[in-house]
Amino acid sequence: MSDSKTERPDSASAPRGAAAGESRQDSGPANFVRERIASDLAAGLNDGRVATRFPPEPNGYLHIGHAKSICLNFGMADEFAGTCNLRFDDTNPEAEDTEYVDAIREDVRWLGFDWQEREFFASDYFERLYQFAIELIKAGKAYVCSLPADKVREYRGNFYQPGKDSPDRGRSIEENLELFARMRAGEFADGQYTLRAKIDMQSANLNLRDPPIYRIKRVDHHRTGNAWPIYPMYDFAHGLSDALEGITHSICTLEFEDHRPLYDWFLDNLEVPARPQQIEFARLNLTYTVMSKRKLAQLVRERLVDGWNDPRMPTLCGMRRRGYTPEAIRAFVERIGVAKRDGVVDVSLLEHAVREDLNARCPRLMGVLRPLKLTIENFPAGRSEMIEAPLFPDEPERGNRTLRLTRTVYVERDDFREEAPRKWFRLAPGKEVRLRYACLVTCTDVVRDADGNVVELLCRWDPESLGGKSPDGRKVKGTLHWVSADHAIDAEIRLYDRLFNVENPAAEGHDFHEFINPDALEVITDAKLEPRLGEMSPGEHVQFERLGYFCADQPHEGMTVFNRTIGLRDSWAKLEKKLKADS
RNA sequence: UGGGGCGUCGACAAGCGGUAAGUCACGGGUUUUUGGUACCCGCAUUCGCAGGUUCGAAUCCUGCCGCCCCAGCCA
Repeated sequence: MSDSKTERPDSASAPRGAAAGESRQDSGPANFVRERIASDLAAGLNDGRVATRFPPEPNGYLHIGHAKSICLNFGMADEFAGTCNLRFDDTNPEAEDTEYVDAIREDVRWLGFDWQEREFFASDYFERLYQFAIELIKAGKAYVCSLPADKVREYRGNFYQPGKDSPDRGRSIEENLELFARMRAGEFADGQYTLRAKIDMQSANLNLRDPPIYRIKRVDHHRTGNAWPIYPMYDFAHGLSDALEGITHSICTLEFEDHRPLYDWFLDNLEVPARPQQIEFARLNLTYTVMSKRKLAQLVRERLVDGWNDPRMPTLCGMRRRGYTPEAIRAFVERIGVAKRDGVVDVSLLEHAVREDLNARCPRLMGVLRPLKLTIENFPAGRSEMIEAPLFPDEPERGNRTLRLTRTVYVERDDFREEAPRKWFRLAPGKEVRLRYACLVTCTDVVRDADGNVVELLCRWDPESLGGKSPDGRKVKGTLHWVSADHAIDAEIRLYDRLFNVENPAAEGHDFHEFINPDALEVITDAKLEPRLGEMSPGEHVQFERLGYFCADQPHEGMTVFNRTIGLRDSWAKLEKKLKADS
């Protein structure tokens, strides 16, 4: 436990921000949660302690939306020298499973956060929560209700109609105690009884109309097995778990805003060891994807993707396989900020964050996705020129690898056009281009197959240009990536794109299925890569020059596999589009 | 016909009565053996609308309008 009563975030980070006086760059943009915590601290609340928690329900995998919550909760704890617990909110055994518990742990750790020994489960508190319920009954503030689900709904009323009291509302404390004990003992069938908080059936807030707090569910729990035939509801369990853990700031999403009076009611009416407060912020929405667990689970179940970790998924494990880095995700989350207005963040912000991170860390190598043979006619057949090329062109001191220039190489099919459009400075009949680090070649002829398709380019090189230099200073604007036909390795490349082709696939009045992008995955099985790429291990990041950032995956049928994380910005594509539009 | 929130550039988002930060996107340019990167420039006379208070309002008041959430024995 760190004792940091007087430690302010500013002073804590001051030594790092040497530049401008009071700047607090490293804590991210200002936000109301940080402000609240700071003012609570200033007011001397909670003995200067800050304790948060990240409370996932283990019924699905974590996604980028959770990352926002994780970064916020762990971030606030870090910043204020506090703690952040990992708590599994496992009060509904029907949907939950240890598979998810394990995956969640892995993802949080991967994102870069450490909850140390503070891993908890709401199910750890079942006995204590049960005692809290008894305390409520004894105070005349909870009762066992025999109304079936549909009747409860009916008695609850609606937005415009007040509710009606349950016929069991006046049940004696003794009888409530006995019935509740029998519920716990497993004497009743599912749904036969519920324990309800006795609050106010007239309340304008439906959550306060005697909400059920315990239901009978004779279902095995992934951790407590068959020890409990009754399980507490979220509203009851969550705030009390917070109190038991000494949480000071219970940060959750906007839809719980009108649960807050209920959250407070339990804390006010029970003898609790701490008094946490709930603070709500807007959950993350991203364009061109869906974020609800239900829809993600549906994509998996219906085999529209290859599982929770399919690189097209916005899940953390999917993004990891896609090649996203924790640093990129954290930078992204920092930039989008934290506020209460719900909106949709443009994916381009996320894409920018990955490019930025990958640009700084990736070695540059060459791979050809759609190979087109290029033969240098005036290059001797048996000759193999060794070329030292930098792995990090902007930082040559970080090392080289050797390239082999041979008479026949592969270039990208997209880099050749029989008819060069305006401003095209790649290959075309008669055009001279540079093969990166190798030499200048001029296309002299093309070879076609029986159907007239170009299957090979015939070129002549300028021997003086070895290394790619322009011997006489002549301008050669185009530089292409290439690999030696004699030395290249074969590889499978998976090209990923947005899972949906509209900004908001979850739009009302539509089924998201109609927006699934059929081209979100393209598999190329005949890519040619420079040999060094065959030595990378799964998870390694690399830039294929001029193409994008790729991440090595598990070999497939003995072949090297790379997943494309994100393409490079393509200003030619933009230019061409404009050119076409203009004409 | 109820309750709870929220409305600042195309998208996020600062702003907390003293005269609209930043990021992404977009447009233009410089450098470049990645049409990448980096760098430079431009991009809200206006803060949902209408009144009011004030020397002064995105910030305070009033009234409208719009959007989101709530009627699980889910979380």
